[in-house]
Amino acid sequence: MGVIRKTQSVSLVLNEFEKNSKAISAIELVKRLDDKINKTTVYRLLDKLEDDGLLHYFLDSNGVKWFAKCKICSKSKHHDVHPHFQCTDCGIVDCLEIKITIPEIPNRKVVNSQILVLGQCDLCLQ
Amino acid sequence: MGVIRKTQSVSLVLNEFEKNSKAISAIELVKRLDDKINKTTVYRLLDKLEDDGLLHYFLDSNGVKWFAKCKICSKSKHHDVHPHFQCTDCGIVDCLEIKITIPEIPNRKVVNSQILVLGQCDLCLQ
DNA sequence: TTGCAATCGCAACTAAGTTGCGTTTAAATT
DNA sequence: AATTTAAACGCAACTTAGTTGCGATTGCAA
Repeated sequence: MGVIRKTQSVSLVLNEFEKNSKAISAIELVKRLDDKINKTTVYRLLDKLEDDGLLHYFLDSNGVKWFAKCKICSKSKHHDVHPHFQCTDCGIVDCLEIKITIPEIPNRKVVNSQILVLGQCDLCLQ
Repeated sequence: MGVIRKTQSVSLVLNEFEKNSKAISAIELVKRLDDKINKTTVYRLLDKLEDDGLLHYFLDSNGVKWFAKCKICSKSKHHDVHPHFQCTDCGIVDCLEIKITIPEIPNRKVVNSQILVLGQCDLCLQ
């Protein structure tokens, strides 16, 4: 798969992610674009953009799917397997530019890890 | 809330977790007990047992809810905030008895973290 | 400008989990 | 042991995120 045509829907979706660097949940995006794009299309586009390496996704503590812009992903593979942060007060979600190393585990081969850090963001701390 | 009565349903659910030390997804548990307990009851019991500190739960990479026995949880608080492991080959999920430290993050207060490690389990490595 | 595969919208569907409510039951009380 | 009653239960209907099938539309290359 992958995005082939530069349709209006693609622009609308990508535009939402250009506004700022925060992540957006699929649910929220569907709502925001409700009067412009059908929800089926939104979900399909998110899948494609993720496939193309323009977006990456992850789940928050409620199992809700969030998407964010990729910074160093290629078309073939997501390179930026980084932790994500969710503010327990205001709910914003974004990417953490830190590396957390998973130690070796006896008798298992660690391939990947998904880390969600919960706490308070800079705005909510003030 | 909390488990008050020792009903047959409670025994049946807890019995599933006694069989071995692996985690069980809510979906799987509902299926296993389908002919004995109504799914509504299973979900309600899982909530209560979690509330009581007998079980804890977490989400896997698909957002599916898994439950496992607590080892050092009290009624008031889950103490064992540990990482969990899911085998990408056979799908088993269990608790990791290791501690992964989250570094300080500038301008944020880290309260909690949820870590899912993906890879191959001992059986699938052979 | 024409052809057509990619894209889209719509309606219907799937599946995990929840809610409301009337019935059953554990277990304390008499 | 019988009575009582709130906790626990089963059932049906509902909610909601996400998916599927399919016919209509559209980007874009020839």
